Amino acid sequence: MSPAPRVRIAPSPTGYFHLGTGRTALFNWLFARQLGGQFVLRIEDTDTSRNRPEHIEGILRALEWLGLDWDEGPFFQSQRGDLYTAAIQKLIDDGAVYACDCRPEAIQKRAKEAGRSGYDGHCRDLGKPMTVGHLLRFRVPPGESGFTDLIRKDVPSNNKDVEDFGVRKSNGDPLFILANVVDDADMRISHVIRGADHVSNTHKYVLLWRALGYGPEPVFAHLPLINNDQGRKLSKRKDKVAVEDYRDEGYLSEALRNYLALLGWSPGDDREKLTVEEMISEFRLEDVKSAPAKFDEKKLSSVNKQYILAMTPDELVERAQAWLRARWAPVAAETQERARTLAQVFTMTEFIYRPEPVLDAAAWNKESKKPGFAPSLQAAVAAFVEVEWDAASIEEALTAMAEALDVKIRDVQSPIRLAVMGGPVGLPLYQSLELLGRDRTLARLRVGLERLQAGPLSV
RNA sequence: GGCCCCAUCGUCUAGUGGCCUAGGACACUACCCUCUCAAGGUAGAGACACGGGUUCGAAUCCCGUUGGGGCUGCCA
Repeated sequence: MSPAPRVRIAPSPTGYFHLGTGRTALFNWLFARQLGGQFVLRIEDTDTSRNRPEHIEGILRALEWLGLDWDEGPFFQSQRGDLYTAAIQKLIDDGAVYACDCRPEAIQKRAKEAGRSGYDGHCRDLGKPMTVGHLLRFRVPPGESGFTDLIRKDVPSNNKDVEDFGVRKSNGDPLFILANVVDDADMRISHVIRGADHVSNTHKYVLLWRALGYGPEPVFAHLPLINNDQGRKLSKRKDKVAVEDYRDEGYLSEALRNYLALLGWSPGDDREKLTVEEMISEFRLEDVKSAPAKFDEKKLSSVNKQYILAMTPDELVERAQAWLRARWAPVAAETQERARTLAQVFTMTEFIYRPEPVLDAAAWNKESKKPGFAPSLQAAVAAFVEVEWDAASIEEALTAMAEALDVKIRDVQSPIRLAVMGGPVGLPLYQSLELLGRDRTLARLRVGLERLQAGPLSV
């Protein structure tokens, strides 16, 4: 009997927890739980320029919400620099890497002219100094870099199709692939279960693994991608990809988890509503399909409905209450100053937890006739795409907007308030927008602009 | 362009050579139930991308074509 597996989920703190990451985490977790293995959480935050500490909290909460508890970690790559430095030093000592200072444009140009992809090894034998200031590239040896994949059978590869990839940035920081391999070795990861978008990285991974002398490689499993209804990969801009968005809209974590499990996997019969226990005992990596799946929110909502239906009324009250509490607790103090009754507490905060704001038709008709209305909304859309998303920055942006449009700040505020919050009065705008989030705010502003075309509303 | 991958109803899937006149679920249509809406019930429409093989027999195996996707960053 093989030893208990060690698997990991290695998200990077980019600001939200991707649905695909959620599914990857789930499959890793199911695999570990079934076989009594360990599920390790590692935060891949080597990119110091993008690193945002506050985003880490989001990762932990999303994982907890989905009920995926980890056994070790969170580990942070940003705190493990010595390991990477040592590994890079070994590569340098072994002559496995070389320095490169080609410009990206030049690399692309040469690749295009040569009719191939990636880097062409231009600096391979130029003996440039391997000091900080130069990118360090791995000298891909001749041979094969195939690997075992539990889902897409064995993946072959000829090294001539693998470019000399970078392992250390010119600023001295390790690159993803290096840190990834070093950590998997250090954490004794036995199975690398990740998205299919990583297959080409995996060839580089095994090459690096061997060069570092780590012994037997892990087994790989590349999960099919989750695509949007266009069949393209889910995009942050166009699609709702964050796990927390679904949570905030009132999907139950067990329903989302159940639905995600069924994307690429099935228990082999007609059952669709599965308990975690059933998933744990029946899940098989080998049964995961290798074809990508489209994410269908209609189906998700149907699964969600099934879970709601299965509750007792008391349970439903509990769950709905907890959900609501989490939604409006952040504005509780602001609400307190304004609400005269408990009922008002809810009407004042509706804009947060409803999918659409409840529009005050009379106020809308009155305000939207003003000439500054549409320009304000348009300017807000333009400004909000760029701005840092916190109350102070939003205030700053609106002040600048008002100046640019040469109007008072309240004249740009009220169209925005109406479009986003639904009415002319209510909680302070900047905090409300911050809380609502950039995406939902922008969506509502755009809806508002469309609604203008339709003319006055019936009161 | 280069490298790689994928291919069953609109969508998620069952199916691993005969049990398939291809099953389920979502969505859709009709009817029943019903104060509305849900929920539930019944019925319906709806797929093996195409072309060649292999085989007594192919959704299942092989080849090609077509279509789709991923990767192609000093991001991860």
